[in-house]
Amino acid sequence: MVDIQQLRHFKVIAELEHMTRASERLLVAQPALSKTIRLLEEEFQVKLFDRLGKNIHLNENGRILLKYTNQIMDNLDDAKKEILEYNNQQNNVVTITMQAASKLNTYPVVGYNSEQVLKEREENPYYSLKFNLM
Amino acid sequence: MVDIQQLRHFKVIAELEHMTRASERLLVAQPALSKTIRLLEEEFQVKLFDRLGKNIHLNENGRILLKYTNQIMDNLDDAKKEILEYNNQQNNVVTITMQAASKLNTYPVVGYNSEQVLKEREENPYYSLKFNLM
DNA sequence: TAAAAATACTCCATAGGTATTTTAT
DNA sequence: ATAAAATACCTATGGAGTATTTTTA
Repeated sequence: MVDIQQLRHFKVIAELEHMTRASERLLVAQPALSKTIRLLEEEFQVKLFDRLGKNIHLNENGRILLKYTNQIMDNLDDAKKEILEYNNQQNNVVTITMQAASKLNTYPVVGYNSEQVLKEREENPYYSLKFNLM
Repeated sequence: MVDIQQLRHFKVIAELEHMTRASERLLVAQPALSKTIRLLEEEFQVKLFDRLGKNIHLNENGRILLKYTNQIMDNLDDAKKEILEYNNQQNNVVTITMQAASKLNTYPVVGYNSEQVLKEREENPYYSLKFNLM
C-alpha cells in the first residue's frame, strides 16, 4: 500500500533526480530512499526512473506519479488549513459560562443539548458551553 | 504523519458512522480503528467525531477531512489508471529487433542511444529496443 | 444486559539505520 | 579515485491483534 511518507520522499527525489542530495534534504539515509523507490516501483509495477550510469532520471511514469503526488500534498495541506480556519474563527463560536447553582440561564440552554448541560453542571461549579453559529 | 491506510479506514468509519460495522467491512479489528481515529484527531488537533452515547457522529472537522480524503483517493486511483494506460498503449511503442552481427541497422539506432545499444549487442545475439513515440 | 467504543497489553512487519558492494566517471 | 545507487543486514517503532473495561440505551 502506497503511503504519504513514501510520496513525500518520492517528490523530493523526483525533483532533484538525485538520491544522495534528496537524502540530505530529507534527513533520511540514502539506502532508505533507494528502498522507497523500489517499493513504489513494485507497487505501480513500472519503473519511475531510468538509471543512467550512476545517476537517475525521472521517466514518463515518474512524471505522471509526480503530478498526482503534488495534488495529494496540496489536498493534505488544504485539509489542514480548512480545519484550522474553521476552528479559529472564534467569532462564529459563542461561549457561555455560568454558575452551576444558578438556574437563571439553564433552561433555555437545556433546550439546546440537555445531556451535556446536566453533565457539565454535575462536574463543575462553573461550566461553559460552546455553540457554533452556522 | 498522516498515512493513506489511516485515511482509507477513516473514510469507511466516516461513511458508516459506526466503528464496529466499519471493522467488519474493512476486516480490521475494532480497537485498531479506535486508535486510528485517535491518532488522526491528535494529528489534526481536533475531534473528527462527536461521541454521542455509545455511538459516534461525524462532525464538521470530520466532514472537511472526508472531502479531502475522497480527493486523495481519487488522485491515487487516477495515478494508477494513467500509468497503466500509458504503459498499455502498445501502439505508441515501436520495438525493433535485430541480429547483433548485422551492422545493417545499428548505426542509425546508435545515434539514438549509443550506450544502451552497445550493451545490448554485447549481451544478446538478438536484441530489441523500444522507442516511445511522443 | 446488550451493544458500542475505549483501553491495555502483546506481537510482528517494515521503515529506517549502518556497513558494504557494485557501477560508472 | 570518487561519487552515486543498490544490496545486506539489523533494530526499533507503531499498526494490528486479543482480551478486557467502560459507558449507555
